[in-house]
Amino acid sequence: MNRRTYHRASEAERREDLIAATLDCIAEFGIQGATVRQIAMRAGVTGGLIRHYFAGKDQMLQAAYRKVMMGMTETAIAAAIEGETAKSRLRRFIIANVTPPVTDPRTLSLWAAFISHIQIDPTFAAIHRENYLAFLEALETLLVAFFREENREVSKQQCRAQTIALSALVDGLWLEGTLAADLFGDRELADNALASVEALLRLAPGELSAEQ
Amino acid sequence: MNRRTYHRASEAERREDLIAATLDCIAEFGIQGATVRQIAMRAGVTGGLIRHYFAGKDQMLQAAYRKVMMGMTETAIAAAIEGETAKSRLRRFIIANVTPPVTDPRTLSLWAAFISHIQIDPTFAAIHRENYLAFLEALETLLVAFFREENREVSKQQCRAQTIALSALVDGLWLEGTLAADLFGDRELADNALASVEALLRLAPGELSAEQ
DNA sequence: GCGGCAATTATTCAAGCGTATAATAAGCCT
DNA sequence: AGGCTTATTATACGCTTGAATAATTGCCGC
Repeated sequence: MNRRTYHRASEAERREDLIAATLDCIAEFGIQGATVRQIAMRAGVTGGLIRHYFAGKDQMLQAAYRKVMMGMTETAIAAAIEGETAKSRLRRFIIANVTPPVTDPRTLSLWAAFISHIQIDPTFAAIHRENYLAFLEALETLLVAFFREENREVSKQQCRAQTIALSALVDGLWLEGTLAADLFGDRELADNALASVEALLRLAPGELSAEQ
Repeated sequence: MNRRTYHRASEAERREDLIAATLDCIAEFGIQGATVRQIAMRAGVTGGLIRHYFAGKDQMLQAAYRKVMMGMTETAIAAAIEGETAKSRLRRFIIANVTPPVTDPRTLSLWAAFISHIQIDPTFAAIHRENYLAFLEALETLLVAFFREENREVSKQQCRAQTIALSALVDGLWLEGTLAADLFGDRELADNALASVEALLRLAPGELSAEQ
């Protein structure tokens, strides 16, 4: 019998490949089209292998969800820490969230597909909650540092409220900018984001957006 | 042969029932669980009938998407026109978008499920675009009327930019408030929304949120 | 009250689904 | 170099899927 030749990969490598293939299939065919066979084909293996690395299809989907969300948050945080001042870090964080690769139709499709499962499967809800809180905390940390740098006194409640508003604005612009990218010019969205954050924080226009 | 008795309904009535059943199934089981048979059972008919009213399952899904989006936008617009002044109408529109029944887990699940198909099926993209533009236009109309009422001169570009920012904020708060409803107090989200809109429009604190 | 139209049901079909199990070969260890 | 482990393939199973077709029956107009 002619069996196809194959390569024995490490567990980490295979899982990575399978997760990547899962995301490819969801983005391309929707969550209904992300079948075990399609995913396996995309990963260059046969279907049975999936059950060797994951307890079932659902567990693989959950791992894929974690991967997407980690990627998004970490990209924004990575962009932020490049800044030298707290103001610059906040600025970079905002911009990163409304700029590729975060604003990417594929990423948005994946995000939406998983969001739609939050009310169905508690595991997905937990993954979302975890990442939402992490995002909120990252943003609040940047915000507090910025206020301190500016010698501005802000109550804890007000800080939290502003973090939530900023988060909402950023998420909303991310959505709009990704779903209607053709309606916005190159820097239009980032400029709008910075101007809006200035307004939300009651800063003077240009205080945040002006490069150094 | 014992066939089940049935009721011959009008076309409008049947389509409505089938669409409602479709949304029920998507919300409850996810888009993968919204099968022809499940939907038919939920609607109290047999599967074959679906193909009598829709060219196929996809067309029914599209009709269902239209229904969801119409419901969301119209709820907010309906709340707005109850206001007596432009300021009150803007205020009511904002609040409606971050308050039940718009902030509803079921609605969000449905919305997300359809959003995830935008990149796959151009028909879904068209439905989204149409409703997004309608929402934007409704918001911009309210905003322009408010500026006029306040005798405030705002350039066309600035008005558009602020509409987009407001839209982003509202959408983002809608997302947060629905996905993490347990983290927010009863009026916390609406209060935050109003305060944030005040800030975005560079109004004095309380100018919009104060009743009357 | 009954004839006929068409809305609805019932049944069938091929394809594809996720999973389980057994056979196989890749490649490390000695 | 050759045996052993186990990652991987191959195949089969029972169900479910969306769609097509044929049979039926509710009900409107006469």
